[in-house]
Amino acid sequence: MKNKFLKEMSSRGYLSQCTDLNKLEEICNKESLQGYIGFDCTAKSLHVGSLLQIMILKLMQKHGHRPIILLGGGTTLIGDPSGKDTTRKILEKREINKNIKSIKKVFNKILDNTNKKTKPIYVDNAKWLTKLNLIKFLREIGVNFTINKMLTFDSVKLRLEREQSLSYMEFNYMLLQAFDFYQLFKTHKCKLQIGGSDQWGNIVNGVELIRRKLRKESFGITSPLITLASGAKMGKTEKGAIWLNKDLFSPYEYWQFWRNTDDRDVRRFLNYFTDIKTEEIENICDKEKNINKLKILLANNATRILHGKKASLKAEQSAKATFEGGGIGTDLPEIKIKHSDIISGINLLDLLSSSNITSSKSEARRTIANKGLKINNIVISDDKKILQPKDFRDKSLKISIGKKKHFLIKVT
RNA sequence: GGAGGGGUACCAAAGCGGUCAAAUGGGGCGGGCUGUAAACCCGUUGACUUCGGUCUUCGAAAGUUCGAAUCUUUCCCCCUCCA
Repeated sequence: MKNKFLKEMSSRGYLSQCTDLNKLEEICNKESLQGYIGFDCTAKSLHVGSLLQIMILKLMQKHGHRPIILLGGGTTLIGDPSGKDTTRKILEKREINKNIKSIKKVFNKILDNTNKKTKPIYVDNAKWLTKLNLIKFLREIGVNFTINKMLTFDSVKLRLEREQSLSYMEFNYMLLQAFDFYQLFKTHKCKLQIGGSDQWGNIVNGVELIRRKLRKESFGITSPLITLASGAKMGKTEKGAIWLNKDLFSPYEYWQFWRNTDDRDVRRFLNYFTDIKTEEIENICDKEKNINKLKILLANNATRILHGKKASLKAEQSAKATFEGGGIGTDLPEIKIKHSDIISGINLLDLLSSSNITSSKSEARRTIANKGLKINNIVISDDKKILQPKDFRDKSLKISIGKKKHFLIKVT
């Protein structure tokens, strides 16, 4: 492979399938492309499950191509059935617009906005999709698709095989996504669509539609589905999603997430989620025998890319203080309480549940009974404990649940 | 529209008049071992509690009964087959 962009795509493990790799390489060598990735706007933030796609956009910029970020305000109104067992919640446009605004913040942080040539373009497919006229759409676009073929796509097939219903609304999703690509091809000269491997069908449909309607060539690339060594999908854990937005998931928590990577995933993730050169990663991994050092490297880099150098350093120092020193990190999640509340003493159980450290008082009791709760590193066994001013040092106190969750209670 | 099967906790799945806050497995949480890893072992897993209990929960509502996840009726939803 001669093209630098595609070469790095491949060496980092971003490349799963391509509609025509040789042809695409030729074009990449000649011109700088516009390529798009579509993102779902069902939540206020994207989670790490989408991070790989964003890293790909970043890589495009590095090699002189311009990313187009399609925030699917229109398609989110329908809901992509790919990889979903059930119909998802249908959102209202107002809520989606709020989500779009919030999601954009992450792109602004990770991507480069300074280079005019590669500055990202944001588009919202609501702009064209909501204006479509059904009859016109069916005649112009719908004729190009056969049900016979649509039924063979995984997004549809799997649902049907699993005997789960698929509404007609969702069934149309792939046409809309194909239409998006067609639209971007016409308006932005966008020749490339990238997506997760579950998007293959949708992407191919777009390529085909462009060929049929415009007799022009376009390309599709998919990235592999990232799974953890444990077999779980990347992004959502039982505890909740690993959000990219700062207000939902703090830099400290984000750093911790990477720090806790499974041994078996570290090398792969360094390639996926940092901008360290591939050869360098190989080098470091071969030399460094202490895997924990590599995890810290991963955490630092991944956090820096999203939250900046300062935040990443702070998170690292906090982790060091908390885990290695047994002390108190300054960047721990903080819970503030009023001085007046503490003067008369505050019930520990009340504090734990009202601050959402535990989801209920029963859970707090259980944790205490299981020796899981520590205050300033001392195991608490009395679930009726009342916190008093003398328990605080420098107006603060550390509450730990288990070995990894730490909170700073601050008196204000 | 007709016939049948089904809806139980985070998920899967047992229970089919009292001993059911509901077996079992997975997941989660906590502890042990360790390296903030994996594997393994142990505990725990509705809420509130003065730790005696109290309250809410087995698709929804109404009923039978001293007593219902379990029986009856109506309704809602899902699946399979037929039209």
